[in-house]
Amino acid sequence: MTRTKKPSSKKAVSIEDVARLAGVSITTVSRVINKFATVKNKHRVKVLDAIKELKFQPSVFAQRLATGKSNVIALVIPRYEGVFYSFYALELIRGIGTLCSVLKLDLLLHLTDTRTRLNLKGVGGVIFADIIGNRHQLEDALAQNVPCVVINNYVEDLDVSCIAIDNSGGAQTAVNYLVGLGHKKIAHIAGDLATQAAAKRLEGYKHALKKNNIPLGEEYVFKTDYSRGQARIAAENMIKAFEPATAVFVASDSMALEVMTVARELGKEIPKDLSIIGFDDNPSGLDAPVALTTVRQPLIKMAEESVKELNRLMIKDKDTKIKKALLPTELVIRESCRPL
Amino acid sequence: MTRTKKPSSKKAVSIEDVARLAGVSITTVSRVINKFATVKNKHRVKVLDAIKELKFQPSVFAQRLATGKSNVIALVIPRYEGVFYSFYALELIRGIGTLCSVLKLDLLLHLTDTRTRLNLKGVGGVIFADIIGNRHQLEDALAQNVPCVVINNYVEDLDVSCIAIDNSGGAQTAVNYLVGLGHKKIAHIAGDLATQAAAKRLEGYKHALKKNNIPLGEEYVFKTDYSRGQARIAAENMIKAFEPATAVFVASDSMALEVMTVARELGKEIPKDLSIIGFDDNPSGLDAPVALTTVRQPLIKMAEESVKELNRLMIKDKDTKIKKALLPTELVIRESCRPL
DNA sequence: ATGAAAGCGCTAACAA
DNA sequence: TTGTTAGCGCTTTCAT
Repeated sequence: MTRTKKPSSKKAVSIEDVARLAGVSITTVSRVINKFATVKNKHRVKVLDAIKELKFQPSVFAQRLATGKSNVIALVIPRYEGVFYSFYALELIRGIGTLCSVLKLDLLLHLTDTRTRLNLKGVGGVIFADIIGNRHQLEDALAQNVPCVVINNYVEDLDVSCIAIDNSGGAQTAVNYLVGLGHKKIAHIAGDLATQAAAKRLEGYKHALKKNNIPLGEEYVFKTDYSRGQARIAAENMIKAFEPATAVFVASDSMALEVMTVARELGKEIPKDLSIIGFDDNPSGLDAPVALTTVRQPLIKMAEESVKELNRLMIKDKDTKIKKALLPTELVIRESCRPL
Repeated sequence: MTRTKKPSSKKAVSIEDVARLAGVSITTVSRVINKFATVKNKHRVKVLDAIKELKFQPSVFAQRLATGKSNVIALVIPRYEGVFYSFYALELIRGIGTLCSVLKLDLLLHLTDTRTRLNLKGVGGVIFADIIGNRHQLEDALAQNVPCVVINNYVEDLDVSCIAIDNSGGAQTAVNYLVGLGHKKIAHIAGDLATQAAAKRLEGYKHALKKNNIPLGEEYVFKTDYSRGQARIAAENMIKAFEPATAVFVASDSMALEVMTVARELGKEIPKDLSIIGFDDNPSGLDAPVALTTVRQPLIKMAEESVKELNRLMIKDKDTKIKKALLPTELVIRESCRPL
C-alpha cells in the first residue's frame, strides 16, 4: 500500500487526473503543459479546460526530478555589516527578484556568514552579490560545476561570469568633472577598502589626479568603513586641515550627505565653500538641502544582467563562454559642486 | 532507453551508488540518511563512509516527491515604493534568512506586485511581510491550505498567525514621555496611512493625548508617505505654524532625521527649541548631530518569531492553533528631547 | 535489522 | 499527432 490520501492533506490533483478528465494520455497533457506545437487544437483545448476545472498545477518536484533541471537560483549575500549596505542590497534584491519572476526562476536567498559551506543541492545556478571574504564559496560552487555569476566584483582570475560597475571609471569621471570646474585640492573620502568597489573608486581617484597632473598627498585621502559615523570624523578632519580641500569626492552618497551636514555645521556653505560629489545616486541625495551631484551606478541593470546571464549559462549546456561586463556609470550633475 | 549519462553533465551520485559501495540495500541507506535508530552500527558506518567518499547529497526533489513535504518557505514582500522601506525590509530579510538557515528551511523570495497571483506550488509555508494592498494573496494562500504567518500587521479578522509590533503602544510611550517632560504642544508627523503601522502610530498618538487631557487639533498632525521629501515639507509647515509645537513625534527615524535637519536650517536648536522623537531605532539616528531619541521596535525578533511560528505550523498537521502576537517596543532615550 | 518492490508526478524516447 | 513505457532518486510499506 502506498500513502494514500491522508484525509487531512490536500489531495494534489495530478497530471493523471487531468488526462482522465480530458480523455487523453498523460503525455499529451504534458505536451500541452510544455507548449509543444504538435498537439491538435481540439485536444489542447480539452486539456486546458480540464486543467482549469481541476485547478491543476504541475508538481515542480516531479518536473525537476524528471528533467534533472532546476530552475532555482540562489542569491548569496555575504552578511556584511553596515547600514549603507541596505540601499544597495535591497535594490539588487529588488532587481533580481523582479526579473526572476519574469523568467519563472525561483529565487532562493542565502544570507551567509562567510565561513559556512554553501548547500547547493537542488540549485541550478548561483548569483553572488559581491565577494567579501567568501571567495571560497564561489570556488566551491564552481568546482561543483554549478553555473555562477558574480555581481559588483570584477573577478579577474577566475573563470566566472561577472557583472560589475566601472567604479574606477566613475571615480575618474567625478574627479575630472571637479578638475574641469577648476579645483586643484580635491579630497577623497573612501569606503571600506575590503570591498572592491571602494578600492576601485580610490584607484580611479588617484589615476585621474595623475592624468591631470595634480600631485596630492595621502593626507587628502580619508579611509572609512562606509558608515556615516566615520564619514563625520573624516569630514571634520578634512575641513579642519591645514590646506583644506575645495572639493571632495566621497565614495558613497550616504557618506556625502553626512559630509554636507558636517560642513554646514562648521559654517561652510555648499557649494560655495566646498564642492561635494558622491557615488551611487541614492535617492535621498535629492532630499538634501543642496541636491547632491553624484555618479549614478546602474544597480537595477546590474541585477537584471546577472539574472539574464545566469539563465543563459543554465540553459546552454556548460559549453558557453562566460562573460565579464563592466557597466558604465553616469555623472549626475545637481547642485553641490561649483566652478572655482 | 533512458537518458543515460549525457557525457557533459555531472553524473549525480545517487543513493543507489552509495548502497552498492556500502554493500547494503537502498533502503538501509535511506534509513541512515533519515537517522532511523534501527540500523546496525556496522552498517551505518559503512554507509556513512560511502556517503563521504562519494560526496553524496540526496536529491531534494526526489525526497520531496516521495514524501510530499516541502521545507521551502516563501517570503512575500509587497513591492512598496519608498526608500524608507529599505532599512526595514532588509532587517527583516536578514532576520528571516538567518533563522531559515538554522532550521534548514529554504527561503524563497517573492517580490510581488500586489495584483499577480502567488504561485505556491512546492511551497510549504508563507511569510507575508506586511499586507499592503495584497490581502487577496493572503486569503488565496489560506484557501489553498498553506500555512501562513503575517508580519508587521495584526490581522484581526482572518484566522492566521501574525507577529506584529505594538505600534499604538509605542506611540503612546513616546507621547507620554514628551508629556512627562512638560510638553503640551506635541505635533505628529505621520507615515503612509495605508500601512497599518503608520495608522496605529497615529492612533496611539491621539489616544495618549486624550489620556493626558491634551486637546490638540488636526493642525498638529502632518501626513506623509514616509519619504524624506514629504517629511521636509511637513517639518517646514510645522515649524512655521501659528502656534508651533514644542515637541514632535515622528513616525519614522528617517523622517525624524529630516525634521531635525530642517529645524536646524531654520535656525532652531535641538532639543532646546524643539524636541524630536522618532520611531524604529534606525542606527543612523546615532549618527545625527544630536542623537535621536526613538522608539525601538524589535525587527529581528519579529523576523525570527515569524519563522519559528511558521515552522511550527508546517510541522504539526494543521490542527494547531494559530498565534497572534504583539511585540512590545522600547523607549530609547538619547539627546533630542528636553524638559520644557 | 534488513531488503524487495511499489509508488510519488512528471518527462522523453520510441513506436505506432 | 498520439500513446506506451521506462525511468528520475527517494521513501515507505510489507515481508523476512
